[in-house]
Amino acid sequence: MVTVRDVARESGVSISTVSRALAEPERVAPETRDRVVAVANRLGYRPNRAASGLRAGRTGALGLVVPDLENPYFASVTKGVQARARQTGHAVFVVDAGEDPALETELVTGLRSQTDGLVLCSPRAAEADLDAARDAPVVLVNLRHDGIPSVSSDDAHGVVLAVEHLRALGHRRVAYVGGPDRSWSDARRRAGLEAARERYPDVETVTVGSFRPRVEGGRAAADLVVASGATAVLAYNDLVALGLVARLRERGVDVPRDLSVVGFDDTFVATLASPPLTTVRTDLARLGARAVDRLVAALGTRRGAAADADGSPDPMPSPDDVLPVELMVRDSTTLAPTR
Amino acid sequence: MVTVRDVARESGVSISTVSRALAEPERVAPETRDRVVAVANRLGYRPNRAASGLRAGRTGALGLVVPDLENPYFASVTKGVQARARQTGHAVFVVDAGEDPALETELVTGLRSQTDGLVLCSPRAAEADLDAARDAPVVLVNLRHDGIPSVSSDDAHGVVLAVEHLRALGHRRVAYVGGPDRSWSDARRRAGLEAARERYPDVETVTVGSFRPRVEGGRAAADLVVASGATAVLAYNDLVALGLVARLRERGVDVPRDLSVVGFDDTFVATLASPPLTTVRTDLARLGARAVDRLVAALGTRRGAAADADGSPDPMPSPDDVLPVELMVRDSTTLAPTR
DNA sequence: ACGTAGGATGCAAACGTTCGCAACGATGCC
DNA sequence: GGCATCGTTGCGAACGTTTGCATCCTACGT
Repeated sequence: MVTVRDVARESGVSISTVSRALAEPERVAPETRDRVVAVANRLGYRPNRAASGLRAGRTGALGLVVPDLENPYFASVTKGVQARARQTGHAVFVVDAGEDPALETELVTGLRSQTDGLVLCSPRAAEADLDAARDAPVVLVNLRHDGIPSVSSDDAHGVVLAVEHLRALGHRRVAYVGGPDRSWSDARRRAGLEAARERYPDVETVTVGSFRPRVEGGRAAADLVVASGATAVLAYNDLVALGLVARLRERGVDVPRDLSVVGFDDTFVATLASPPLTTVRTDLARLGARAVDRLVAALGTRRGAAADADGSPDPMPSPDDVLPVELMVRDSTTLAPTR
Repeated sequence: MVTVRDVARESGVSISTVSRALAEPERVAPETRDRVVAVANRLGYRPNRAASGLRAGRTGALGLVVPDLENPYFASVTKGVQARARQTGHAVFVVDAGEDPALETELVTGLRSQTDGLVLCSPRAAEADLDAARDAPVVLVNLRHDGIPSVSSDDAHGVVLAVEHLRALGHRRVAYVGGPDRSWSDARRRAGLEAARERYPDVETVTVGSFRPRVEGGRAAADLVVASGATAVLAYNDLVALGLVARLRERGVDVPRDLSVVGFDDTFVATLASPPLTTVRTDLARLGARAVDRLVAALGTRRGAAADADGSPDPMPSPDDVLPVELMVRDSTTLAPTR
């Protein structure tokens, strides 16, 4: 292993100068810097992260906790987080909490000691456990909680857009298939439903239970939706929507002729379904990138300047940051059946 | 921050004893150990990874490089890697190389300095670049290369199974839609095709180009497949299969009546397609877990004993480890059209 | 009863880096 | 021309842990 000493000896300077030449180039004479950098490259010097982290008190690592990596939603967010983190010179520990609140808190405490900061995506943990993480730099995604910075999409507005769309198609009775109980996103969607009902009193809404945010959840919900007499249904997310469609098809209920279906998130599965899903879109990679931006900003402006030519981060937003949504109208919604 | 000194002072022993009590419990007297552990818990002591890594020469972190996190295949493998790594006391840096060979090698070199070992999943990098990583502990997934340990699924056999299945259904002309040029998996599938052709000379096979391993790739391939006159098609993976189905449907070609389609990998999208895909299944989480087992084993038996009650790792396999495949027969394949 | 083996613990050095402080030389100003 | 200032560099300590070695004590064997 080639260390800073080797570079120092080889380029005839002290190790302090080497360290500075690489970390704070402006603090060292240009020709010295060039020489040092050249030698460092020639020898293939890679700074030892552990040593630097030990002395400087930062690890250069971020942590990302998601409920389920196999869920395309979180896969996209993870991708965004990871990409932006690389631009800011951080590596990302990714952990999958398996939708398990207990495991989640355990992972968070474990991760805190080996990272500079954490991104908690759609945490399922109890709010009390969240408080425990307060002293560490944390950014929440899809969950707002007290003074902890957060990034989320404007789910409530997404629901309003969806209801608006369905109403324009003549639907007057719309079902909503709810997601995990603990999920803040689900609460936001329900709030949106409430707002829509106020704005469009002629649209009845009916809510069916709380289901796992996966395909099975949608399958389980399908029969309840049919029984509810709704002519359109808004699903917690795209996977649930797909489960709905699959089960409905088995029962001989045609989508969209007999029942219009709206998904949520516009993950890649939305377009490959048949029919392609009408869904509420958010830029998930941007959601993740934004979370990293906020986290890095919170870590102090130390490495902040390192975000050079690459991606220009969005201008820093207010403590609670809400990304816009957009309704993608595809083939799973159509005119309400005339009776 | 509570350090080993605090624990030492509080429990009336030296810091060496604290370190040992936590790391090598058998080397310290039972009552001392219990006392130390109790104090450590009470104070909420968390060992500083950077310091421990610096001194001990290992970081407790593993790296995982995948071409695309949004691809459900890699999402599943990542999940498996992550879960097993946790059991062995490691955290996992996950990086998405975006199907870009150059970025991939760059990431690998960057990751090497901050991890104990790397899992390279379906590397797209040139083999020469792979050689550069040879001195570090590396396990390859879905790529075999010289003496580097690897884990893969028996893709070639999967292809044989698929062809066998199609032949039994009366198909005599089968198309294969190839994946990325650089992909070793693609080469294995082609080898399987060759083997199948030898075993079943009455089945003609025709190969169409090399496509991106995503839905768009399948869409692009669909028309070529139709023109080829094949009555059945084997896709590089499930996403490609779904793209095929979508495009075929648009053209009025019914699946499976007019054309049978077989996917690969049995990712979760296979079941939510309509029709549900017949596909070649591998246990992807196990693939990832296995890769971690091999990597940890290669790191020496240091922490090996820490894999206690939780998951019992598979018995350690030969240098090149091949996982079995299984054909999942669903609704996208049926009897060859009679003409 | 004495010597010794071995278990339990402590001491102190290292790991590779960063950073406060000081030294040095050169430049500019009065 | 001397003194102050500033830019550039080096010295050495510190970060928190692990670990080789020394030390102490207990208990055993002869």
